[in-house]
Amino acid sequence: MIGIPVKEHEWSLAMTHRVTLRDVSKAAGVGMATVSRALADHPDVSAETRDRVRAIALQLGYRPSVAARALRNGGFRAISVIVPDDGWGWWEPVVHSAFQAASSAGFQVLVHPIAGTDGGLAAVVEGLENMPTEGVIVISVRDQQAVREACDRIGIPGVAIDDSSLELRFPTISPTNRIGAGDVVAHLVRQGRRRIAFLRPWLVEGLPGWGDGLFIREREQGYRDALSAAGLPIDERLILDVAQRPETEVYCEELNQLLDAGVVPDAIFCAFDGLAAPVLRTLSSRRIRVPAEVAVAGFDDERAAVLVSPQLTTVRQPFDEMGRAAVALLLQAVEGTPAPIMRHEFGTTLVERASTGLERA
Amino acid sequence: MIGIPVKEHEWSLAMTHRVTLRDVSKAAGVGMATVSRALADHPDVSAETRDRVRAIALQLGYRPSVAARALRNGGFRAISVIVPDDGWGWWEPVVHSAFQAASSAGFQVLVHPIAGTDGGLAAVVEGLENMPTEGVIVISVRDQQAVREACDRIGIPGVAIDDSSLELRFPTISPTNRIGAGDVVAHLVRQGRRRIAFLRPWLVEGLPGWGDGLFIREREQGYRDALSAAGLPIDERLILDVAQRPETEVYCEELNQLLDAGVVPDAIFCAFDGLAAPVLRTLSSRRIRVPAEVAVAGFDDERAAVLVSPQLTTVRQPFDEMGRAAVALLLQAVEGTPAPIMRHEFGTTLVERASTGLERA
DNA sequence: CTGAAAGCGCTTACAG
DNA sequence: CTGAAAGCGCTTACAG
Repeated sequence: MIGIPVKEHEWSLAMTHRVTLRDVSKAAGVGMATVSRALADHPDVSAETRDRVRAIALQLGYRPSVAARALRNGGFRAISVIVPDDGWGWWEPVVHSAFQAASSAGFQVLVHPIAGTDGGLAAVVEGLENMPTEGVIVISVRDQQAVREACDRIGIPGVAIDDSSLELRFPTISPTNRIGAGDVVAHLVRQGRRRIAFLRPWLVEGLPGWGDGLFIREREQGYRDALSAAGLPIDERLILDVAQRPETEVYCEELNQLLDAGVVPDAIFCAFDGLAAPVLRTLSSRRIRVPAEVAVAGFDDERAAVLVSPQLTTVRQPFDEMGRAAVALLLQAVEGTPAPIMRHEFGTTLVERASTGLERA
Repeated sequence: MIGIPVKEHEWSLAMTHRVTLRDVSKAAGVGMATVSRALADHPDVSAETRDRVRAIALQLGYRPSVAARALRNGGFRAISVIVPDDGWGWWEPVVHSAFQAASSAGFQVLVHPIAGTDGGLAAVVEGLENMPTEGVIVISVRDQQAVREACDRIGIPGVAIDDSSLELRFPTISPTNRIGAGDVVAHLVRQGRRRIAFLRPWLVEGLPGWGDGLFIREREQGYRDALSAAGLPIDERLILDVAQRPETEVYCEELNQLLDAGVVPDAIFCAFDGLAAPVLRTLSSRRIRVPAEVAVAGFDDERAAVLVSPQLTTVRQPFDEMGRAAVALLLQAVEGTPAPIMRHEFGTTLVERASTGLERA
């Protein structure tokens, strides 16, 4: 006890000082190794010691350092998912299945919404650098390139779930947009529809929106395919560009204009489900019956499809499969086998609901 | 070069070996400190050295260890948000605002959906122990107690955003359910409605659902308050228990039964927006006009409210405020000042849309 | 059953 | 401008 230099700072037991293994070991009068073992329920510790150590740890408020543990054990085994900033949409079930897949592989999943963050995508991507993550899945992110550069800099692999980008920077998971659109339009044709309109969101150059809009073009192509296959003429007036508006919008102005002009389709295929709600209200406000007079269909099979009235016939993306595939590709890359930068397409399914149907007027 | 013990393992440059600062420093022929500085853009490094070191680091595929850095720098500054397993719902904007708040305080946010995980809540809570997180916000989690115990064990503080639990285990953020419900029912009364039904989800004892169902009781109480205040009788037949069904359900069976029995309300207040879609379809299928004959209102102002036709009059939860408050309370606890376990209620707003309205038949 | 020691990969005073 | 060394808080062979 004599001559010990006063290395003990005054605040040694103040709140600032985090309680460490060493503190517990000192308090318990045993070595750190023993404390570690006692806390980890290691068999090589006497029950008595174990209990005593634990009691002291509890009393001191000991809390292991995740960082130290990770450093010692070599990592966190976690991957990140960056989700879009346009609200929670069609991709939500994808995240679910990605979680399933990742956690069965022993990986934690960190979700990074772009929306809430101050700097948007840039901030998220920067933040990635300081996150204990070994790979990233980007869902429908407008600027794949920014994420690509960040991944390269940080040195982690990435996988994209995206059908809006022409230029691929990652192995990319998509649904079969063209085929799916063809399927649903063929369905309309089978039900006797002949004047089928296509509603596509209007791509404003340079504005945030749907990236290169690939999925819009592909779905339009599927629409054209199906009409041609049925020997139906393509009336360009029935291909309608609708402006991007908040989901709270009540009516579809462009459809109103079309109807005002006396052009009346007998079916409307919306490029995605989200467009259908205002379309249905517009028809309803004009006393046009759905599906009797006009059938309506969408694409995605997300929440909007079942909330609208009548419920929407649509094309279901294979969300589960897509989420699992993304995780598989990513973990493979994490293990050292990077996947080639190419598109992987997954098959869609036609889902028939009341908005199309045989009971015509 | 003579006599150096073969301490270099064969795989020293194989894939298994992670590239560390030391590797870079050796390759560059400088000290580790210099590498660290060069990479961190520290001013005390000559431009030449910096560039050379960086080039080598890049070439070697060096990637800093987040764990080591965190250990050295003392933590990650991240908090966790545990989100419900009933899909992405009303709480989505809450998460957004929590992100805003956390990131301006310099904290990362980890989102842990319960749904995707194999073991459900238990697995998430266990996983927390190995996550670099300093606190947790639980949103509408059925078993607050389980999370509470985990927090205690791990030694991190928690805050709940929840209006379904009677027993509080955390400082808890809620909307003013009773007042909000009173407001919307008073609104219906002002518009001349006299026979106002209340639809509440049916609480099955022991089944997963809405916890203790506090918010349901409170909203019902608000409904009763408003009727009493207006001097209107309470017709218990108009208080309808509806079974929990998937959102894909087309009609509301219980409402159909009520109408079949000849009991016809002139307004329906749904305990939450999600109940309204089948209600509206049920009315529509019976040629009952909304709002002319029956007005419909909900609670939450979530996505469902604007997707249904007609759009729903509802009560908006102050999502932003609630998210910010949760983060503030949590960070305060992280800094060492735990908040008392009590309920904090935040005021709601009436949002009028087309499903109620003056244009009566 | 227990303890001293090495080492995970960084960063930063400290000393040139 | 640069480097050697200490130390962040653990865990686990290794040696009793």
